[in-house]
Amino acid sequence: MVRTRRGLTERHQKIIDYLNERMSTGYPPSIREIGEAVGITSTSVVTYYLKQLTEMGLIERDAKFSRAVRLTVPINRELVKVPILGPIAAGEPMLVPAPGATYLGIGNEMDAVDVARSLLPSGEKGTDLFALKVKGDSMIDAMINDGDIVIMKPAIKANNGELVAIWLPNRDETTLKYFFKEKNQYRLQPANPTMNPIMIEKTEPLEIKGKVVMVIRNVESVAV
Amino acid sequence: MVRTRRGLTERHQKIIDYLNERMSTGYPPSIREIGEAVGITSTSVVTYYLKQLTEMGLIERDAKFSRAVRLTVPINRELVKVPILGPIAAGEPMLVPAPGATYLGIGNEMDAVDVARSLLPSGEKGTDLFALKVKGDSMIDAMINDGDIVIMKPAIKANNGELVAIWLPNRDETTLKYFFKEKNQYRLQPANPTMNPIMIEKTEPLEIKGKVVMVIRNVESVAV
DNA sequence: CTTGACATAGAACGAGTGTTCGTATTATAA
DNA sequence: TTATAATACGAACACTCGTTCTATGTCAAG
Repeated sequence: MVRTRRGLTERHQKIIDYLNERMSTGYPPSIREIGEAVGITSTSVVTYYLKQLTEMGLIERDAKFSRAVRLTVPINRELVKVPILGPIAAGEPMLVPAPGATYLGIGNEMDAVDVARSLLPSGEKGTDLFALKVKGDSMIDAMINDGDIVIMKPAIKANNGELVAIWLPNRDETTLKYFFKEKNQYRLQPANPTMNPIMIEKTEPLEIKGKVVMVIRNVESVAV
Repeated sequence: MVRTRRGLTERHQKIIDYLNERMSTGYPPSIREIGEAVGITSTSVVTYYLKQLTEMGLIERDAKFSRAVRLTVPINRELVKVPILGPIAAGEPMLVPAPGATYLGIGNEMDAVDVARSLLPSGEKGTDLFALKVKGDSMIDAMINDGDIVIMKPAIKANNGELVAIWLPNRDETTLKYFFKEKNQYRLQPANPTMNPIMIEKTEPLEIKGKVVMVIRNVESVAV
């Protein structure tokens, strides 16, 4: 009988999950412990599945050594690598990720910023976040400095009160503002409470590109 | 012969270092591997030292299982836990850590913010950093919002151009400003380039409390 | 109905591995 | 000088552990 299905079976997935779970103990399981956890009574069947997982590139083993099994790319519980797509400045259309792009398993070759998961909103997986680096003083009304890193989620719509990145094609301008829908127009409210909002007629083109999740500022001395 | 010395010997330290080093392989070493790495030829001597490290609380072992040795508090290579001492607001003296305090091995009971090491300046160990949470709109001249988290290093002096936290007792005010020494006075320059500096006579009391290293802003919707 | 691929199982084996025991050396305290 | 504790060592042993081998079951394709 030829099984046409490829990929992970339930048994494979249970083994992967158990290896993940065991990371908190500080040492990997033995072949027998994997078998006990997953419901396989024979060490040769465990070895059979580990061989397949190795061939799929999901785990690595050092032959003959005890407990020498590890996930090829351990799930990083504590950090999310958010790709930095490039700069953001007021006078330029802003960069957004390709639709559907995710950045699981980002390598070191892409510019990225590490964000502790504990800083993200509860439930946020972080796989669709992206970052832009602010260039120039044009975002000071958003309380954002030259050099700050803005972390966003892609979006084309916003709810009232959300801080969003907006491209205004008629003004050739990218801006970060709190967004409000009013009767006949949109109100774009600066984060700086001493500054006045921009009112945009609903007939004027306005493209929401992303929602701001977080801003990170590395503070350096200013030149003297 | 009674050795009065307590604490780690060179052999202990080498074992700790080797356990750290082995973390990148994905599975701990065996007793024999530890012996080979550290220059101990007998498995019973390795066990002798592991017993002492266990008694000192530096490692944990699960008896009888292979490779069941782990550091009690693994060095976290990726994250620094920075304690949040409390709020910072303009009208209040600011909180600073007790002199000499470090926060190695912070537990979960203290409020803290996780910062990726890759975001810190090169060479920064992070053990003396502390964080304060901004309360109110009084820091907007520093481009810092209500709710932002300001991460600092304790300091009582500053170089020109550094962003520092300053307590002005005569004005009953904490402020965050770029600091410059001038001929007869100090210039405290807001981060917002459209705002004017404060000039402080050198006869007026001015206390530098810390240097700002980083600012983190979690962006939430504003109330509607 | 037969065949072959896939999956499952247990037993045996040898190597890996941790513990225990007996012995030796060194150095300090009594 | 002697006694004791700390440190060091190797051998032996028992257990853990991974691999290999053989056997069996299931099921789709031919």
